[in-house]
Parts: sequence; structure tokens; C-alpha cells
Amino acid sequence: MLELVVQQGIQATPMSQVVKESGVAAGTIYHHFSSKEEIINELYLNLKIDFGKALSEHLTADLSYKEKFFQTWLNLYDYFCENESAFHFAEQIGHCTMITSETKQKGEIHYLPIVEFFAQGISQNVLREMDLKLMTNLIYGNIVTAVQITLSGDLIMTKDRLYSVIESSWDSIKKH
Amino acid sequence: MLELVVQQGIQATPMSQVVKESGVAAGTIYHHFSSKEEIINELYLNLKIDFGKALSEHLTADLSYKEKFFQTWLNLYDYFCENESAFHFAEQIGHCTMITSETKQKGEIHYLPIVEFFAQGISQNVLREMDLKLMTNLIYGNIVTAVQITLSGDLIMTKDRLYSVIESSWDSIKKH
Amino acid sequence: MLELVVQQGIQATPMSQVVKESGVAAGTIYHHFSSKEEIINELYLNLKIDFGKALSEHLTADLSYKEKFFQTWLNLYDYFCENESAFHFAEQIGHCTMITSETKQKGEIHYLPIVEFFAQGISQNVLREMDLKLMTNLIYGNIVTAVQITLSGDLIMTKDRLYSVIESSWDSIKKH
Amino acid sequence: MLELVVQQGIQATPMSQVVKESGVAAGTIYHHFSSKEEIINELYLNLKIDFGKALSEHLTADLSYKEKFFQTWLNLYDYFCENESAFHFAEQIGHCTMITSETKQKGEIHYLPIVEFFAQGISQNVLREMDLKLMTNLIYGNIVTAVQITLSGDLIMTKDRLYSVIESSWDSIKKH
DNA sequence: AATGAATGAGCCTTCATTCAT
DNA sequence: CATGAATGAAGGCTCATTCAT
Repeated sequence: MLELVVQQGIQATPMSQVVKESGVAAGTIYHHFSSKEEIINELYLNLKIDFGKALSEHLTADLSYKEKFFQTWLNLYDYFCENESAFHFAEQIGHCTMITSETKQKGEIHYLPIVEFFAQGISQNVLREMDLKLMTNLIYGNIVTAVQITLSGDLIMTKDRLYSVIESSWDSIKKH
Repeated sequence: MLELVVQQGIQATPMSQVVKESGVAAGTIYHHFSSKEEIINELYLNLKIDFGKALSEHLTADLSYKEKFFQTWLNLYDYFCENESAFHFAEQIGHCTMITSETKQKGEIHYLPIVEFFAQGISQNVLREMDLKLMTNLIYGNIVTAVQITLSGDLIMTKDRLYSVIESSWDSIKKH
Repeated sequence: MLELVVQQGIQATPMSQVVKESGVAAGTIYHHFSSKEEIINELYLNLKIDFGKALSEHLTADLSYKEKFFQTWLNLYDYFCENESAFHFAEQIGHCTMITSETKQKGEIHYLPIVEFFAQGISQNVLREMDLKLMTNLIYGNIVTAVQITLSGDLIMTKDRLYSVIESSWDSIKKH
Repeated sequence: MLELVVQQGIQATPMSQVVKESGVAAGTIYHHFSSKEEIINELYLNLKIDFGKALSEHLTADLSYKEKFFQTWLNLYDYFCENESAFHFAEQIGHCTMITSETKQKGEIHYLPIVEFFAQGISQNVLREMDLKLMTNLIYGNIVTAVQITLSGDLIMTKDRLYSVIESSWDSIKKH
């Protein structure tokens, strides 16, 4: 059911549509969730879990730090491109007041491995000194930009272009 | 009048609120604009003009290319921090279907000097080879990230931190 | 529910009034009908069915053609006088664009027996040669006129006067 | 200016359109009329005058009573067919509460010659005994029916058909 | 637990009318 | 006299939510 709402995409989706697509009655939904806000928060959390999972794929021990960075970057990029509605949902979440700060905090847990990964990079002198929040958001922003351009269709995202962007990302945080 | 609606911030703002805050009657607004959509589009365009103006401030001829980049970056960052509602409005614009593609096209005109600035950087071998759309969006994304963190209050944006971010931005596109 | 709206009478009646008089909430109405237009069309069809039923009452086999004509005429006249709002509704329907041609077509089905009755009259040489559409509309118009005068109260419609009108109607289409 | 509103046709026409089409400002209109209702009433009266004029055209002294009836009938029929908007306006007038009974009374003055014509017919034993109001409305209704069918385009109103209708009208009131 | 009809505040917009200029 | 910007109540309709069954 949560999946369905994600596929709908937006928090702008009326509950009436959710009801129709989910195949259950309005009352039934409100048996499980106290409000639309709760559904959105639940969804948000589920997505964060998915993101967390996606991020750590294909990260074998034999990869160098930079290679791991590239793989992680690509993991999120691919996930968003393949789950367009999840991406748009995540995009909209940022600009709506429906997500409680409590939920946001809960969601960040799933990003801890990444934050940890960046922290390691800094302590190992592979990445430059920078506030972790700043650094992670900067890179996340880069990925979002790449996904936006890819999905908009304004530009065909060739492999060359994509790797050039990742390289940019890397250069922006790597130790000089 | 446009200013007032911008201060409201969001296109999700109901007209009833726009009416209340603007201090004029509903009919009055519709005397000047044919629909909410038109208001939003008008606003969008006005903001783009403002952005364009803000971007080119303090760009004296004596500055080096990198210095100009820094100044431009700061110009937009400062503008957004000082016009928080304009920032939030711009953020939401991206995810709503209200802005016509015609309006978007018109809006891009005001960014031409920047695109030109980046193009120069590439042709002068100061910046790396990269699609212009990609490059500008990447940097724009960096600024947005910085503004978001600043405005969220999660992190105090000291001068050091800010310059560290701009340096990151620069490193991500400068010629190796 | 349909009945209630008919009692309101007019399609010029605002939905807010329909809501108030019907005793249900606005949303409830739109739960059953997708728009005001649909309500009006539904109403129109229901009325046509009622008309059709009313028209064929008391038509026993022992009546002569002329007597059947008189009875039919009176049937519609009585129906309109007893269902004043239905009459006014029917009157207004003609001048509004809300009724779709599809609905109109559906509605005409219920008039077929009458048209058939007139056709028989012509083929049996009881009625004069005349386009059926013209003939039925002429007689319908006579009835409407009589009802209007009756309901306006400008003139007391005595039995004598009424039969005089029906006689006029009859004379206007009977074979010389 | 009045003409313009008639051409618009309907009382459903918004004043804003009247303003636009008339070429004068809203305020100007309200200098001359205290309300939309007054405009409609004024229009109504003007039309009644026009009707009155139309009715008595081509009525030369050499015509027989029946011929005069035919001519009068045709006068109104032609007037309506040639002034479609005036016809529709008149049609709508009946079903709206905007026309005051005072106005209606004033309007009837212009019909007096017709009423007189029918009265003569009765007293001269050419027409049957019938309440004058009833008789005039019956005939008026016949004309309206003919015009409606003509303007609807559902049936091509040939000369034969038209004269057949007028004959029907005549037969409905002529002395047996 | 599940239903879905019912709710009613709120949405964007229109329009007859007013009033300062 | 003329203007037209301003008014604000009212219009049709939506939608998150409730509640009797």
C-alpha cells in the first residue's frame, strides 16, 4: 500500500486517489494511519531505508576509497533514476511541512554508514576537512542535480557525462 | 503587489491567504491577473530578473576569473539568504506544473551572462570541459545546499565554512 | 434526493441552496453526482420518464381517438399543474446549455408513444397531414400556455375554459 | 447600448461583458442605470415596442380578417427569425424574476392593438368565444413553437410547412 | 477489521456594484 | 459626466477525515 502512494508520487495526491488505487476503503486506511501526514511520514521513513540499502550495494572490500565513493554515488543515482517517483517524492518532502523533525531524525539513522564513510575519508586524509553535514549535503545535491537533468530529458546523460559529474563531485571534497 | 505574494513564499499558499496578506480584495487581484497561475508565472519571471541582477553585482574588471566566480557564487548565496521567501519560492517552482515552458524560457534569458561566464572559463582553459547545463546546475545546486543549511539553522554558517564550500564548488569545475 | 432538487425548481438555483434544502452536505451531493450538470441531466431524464408515465394514464381501449387526445392533453396539463416545480424546471431546461444532446435523445424515447399516437391519427385520416415534430410541439406548446396561465393566477381556469382550450388544440390538428 | 445587450442575448451575460462590448466604463453604465435589473427591464420594454411595431406591418385595409391574422402571425414570426437574440431574450424573460410586474404591465400596452384585433374577431363572429388572454397566449405560443423549430434547424421550415402551421393556428380559434 | 457514504471547511474564481479620481 | 480599479459575497467543486454499519 505504501508502495502505491509512492508510485502516485506526490503529497499533492488526494487521498481519494490513494483510496481508489489502493483498492481499500477510506475508512480502512484511517484504521491504520491516523492522518495523511502519518502516511507521508511512514513513506518517508520507508524510502530512507530503501535509500540506505541502495547506498551500500556493490561495495566490496577490494575497492579503493575513491572507487567506493564512485560506487556509492552511482548507487544513489541509479536508484533515483530507476525509481523516479521515489525521487520526486523525496524532492517534494524537502519543501513541505508534513514531515516532522522527529521523522527526519529517524530517517537520518539510515544514512549513518555514509556519514561514517565520509568521516573515515577525512580522518584518513583522503577527504578535506569539512563539516560532515555540509559535505554530505553537497554531494547529495550533486547527485540530485544529475538525476534532475537525466530525468528532464534536456540532456542525454551519457556515461562520459555522468563520470565527469562524479569526478567533479569527487574533486570538490578530495584532499588537494 | 508581486512583492507581497513573494513574501508569502509558496505557490501552495491559498489565494485566500494571498488576499488577506495583500490587504486587497479577491476581485482586485483578479482584476490584474487572470489566474493564480498567471500570478505565479509573473512572480517567477520577476524573481529571475532579480536573480540576474544580483548575480552580476560587485564584479569589477580587476578581479581574476576565480575571484569573479567566488563573487558570483556569493552574490546568489547572499541574495537567497536575504530573500528567504524568494528562495523557498524558487525551490518550489521546480516541482510544480504551474510554470509554463514559455515562462521558463523567458526566465533563462536572465541567466545568459552566467552561462557565458562559464563558457568563457572553459574556452580560456580555466574550467574543465563539461556540458554547460550540467556545470551551471551543479554549481547552482551547491549554492542551494549552502543556503538550505544556513537557513535551516542546523549549522552556523561561519565565514570559514562558507568559503570552504565555495572552494569545493570551484574545485569541482576548475581545470586540474 | 432528485425529488428535492426538483422541488427547488430551477437550474439557476445555486448548489449552496440545493445543499441547504436537501439537508446534506455539499460533499455528499458530489459523492453521488460528479457535477451540477450531471444532476440537472439526471433530473431531466427522470422528469421525462414521469411525463411519459403521466401521458398514458386513463387511456382505456373504449375511448375514441378524439377522447384519447383529450385525455392525453389533460394528463400532461394535470401533471404540470400538480407538479409546478417540475413544470418550471422543464421550461428552463429549454434555454440552458447544460442538457447534453445525448440526454435529450434519451429523453425523447419516453415520448415515442405519443408521437406514435399522432402518427396513427394521421394515417387513419383523423388528423391532418403535418410534420410530426411540428404537430407535437404545437400541441405541447398549447398545453404549456394553458398551464402558464393557470399557474400565473391571472385567470381562473374553469372547466369550461380548459375544455375550450383543448377543443382549440384539437381543431388545430384535426382533419377538416 | 441597449441594442448591444440584446445582441448578447441573455440575462446570463455578465455586466463585465456588457462593459467590454459597449465600449464604455462600468461606472458610466451605472450612471444611466441603477442596476442590471433596470437595464433588463428597459430592454424588455424596448423589445415590446419593437414587437408592437412589427405586428402591425403590412396590414392594409383591403385585407380580410383571416388575411390580417395571417399577416400578423407572419409579422411576429419573421421578426423573431430575423432577430434571433431578441427572441431568445424574450424567451428567457419569462423564466426570470428580474422583470417587475410593473414593467410587464407597461409592456402589454404595445399589444393592445392585437388584443383589440382579436376582440373584434370575436364580436364579429369570425373567431370563437374565448377569453382574450387565453386566445392571444395560445397563438403567441404557436408562433414561438414555429420559431423554435425553425431556429433549432431540426426541421427545414418550408413555406408549405409554415402556412400549414398558421392554418392550424387559425383553425384553433376561428368560428366553426 | 473493513466499509464507503457523509461531512464541511476551504479552494479558485466570477460578477454586480461602488467610489475616488 | 466618465473612468476603471477595487470590492467581497457567492459560485461550483475538492478533499482530508469521520462514523454508523
